Amino acid sequence: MASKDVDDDEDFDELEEDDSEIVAGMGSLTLSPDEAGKRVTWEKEQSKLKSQLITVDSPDVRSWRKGNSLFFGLHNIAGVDISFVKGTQKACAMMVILTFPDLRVAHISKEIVEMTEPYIPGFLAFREVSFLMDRLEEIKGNNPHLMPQVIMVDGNGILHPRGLGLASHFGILCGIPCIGVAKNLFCVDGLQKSADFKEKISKLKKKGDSFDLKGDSGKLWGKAVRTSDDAVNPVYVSIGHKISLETATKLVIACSVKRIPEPTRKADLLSRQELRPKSNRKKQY
DNA sequence: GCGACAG
DNA sequence: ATCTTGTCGC
Repeated sequence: MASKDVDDDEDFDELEEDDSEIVAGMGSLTLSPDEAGKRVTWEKEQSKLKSQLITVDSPDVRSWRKGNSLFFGLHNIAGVDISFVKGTQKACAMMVILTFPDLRVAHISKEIVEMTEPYIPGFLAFREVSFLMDRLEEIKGNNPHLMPQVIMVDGNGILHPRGLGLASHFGILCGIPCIGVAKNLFCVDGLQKSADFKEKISKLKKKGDSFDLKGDSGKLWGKAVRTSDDAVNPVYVSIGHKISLETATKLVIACSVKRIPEPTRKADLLSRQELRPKSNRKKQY
């Protein structure tokens, strides 16, 4: 390609700087070549794990039932979350154990960590799951009697581009039933925050109201759930692992006081508090 | 081609 | 995720 087509009027762009940060159109935002490479590996990993996914109530979950009570044998729920310090890699990984049904904090397992992997939509688990596993192992080693019967995760389960969000990924790795609870809708399979979608949300009038998140393919990805009479915005519940969408939804509602169900809400509050100077801390509960 | 994108 | 004060309501 020569360059002497002089007289092409204007003096156009010579603007080709070092784009070490390539703008990839691989279905994501700006990715470096390094990150683009990880995706290939990570997608394979998600595919392998997905083959082990269980989307119905496991024997453990079914054993909680007694008579008309769906959660009679449930006494221990965990909530996990990771908070960060603004422009750093420093973060606090948190797993809180709550009693059920009273929802009191029974135990806290936390650790200040350095995040190494980047956040890439669709690959959140590769950034956070190892730190969550560490919290669980810590509890198993030091307080085995507090091991959670089910875990609520801040993020999606199967409501994910490849059907394997953080809640599912974590559930498969640890073997404990997990539920995905996201604050924002991950638009997959045609799901979108359209006017029609907002219309459905406006029809959720009270705590416990919900509607199915069914994609263009007909697949049921999860449910939009109003978790409080006060909170207009719903949360998006999806199967993580070893629990059905119906049971997961009922449990999320049973654990909700504010918009975010208590397990993940406490995990979020406490992990953030941990990253703040002691002097500026207030009682979160 | 353009816009969107859990935490 | 995080950046941030006031403000409306019980």
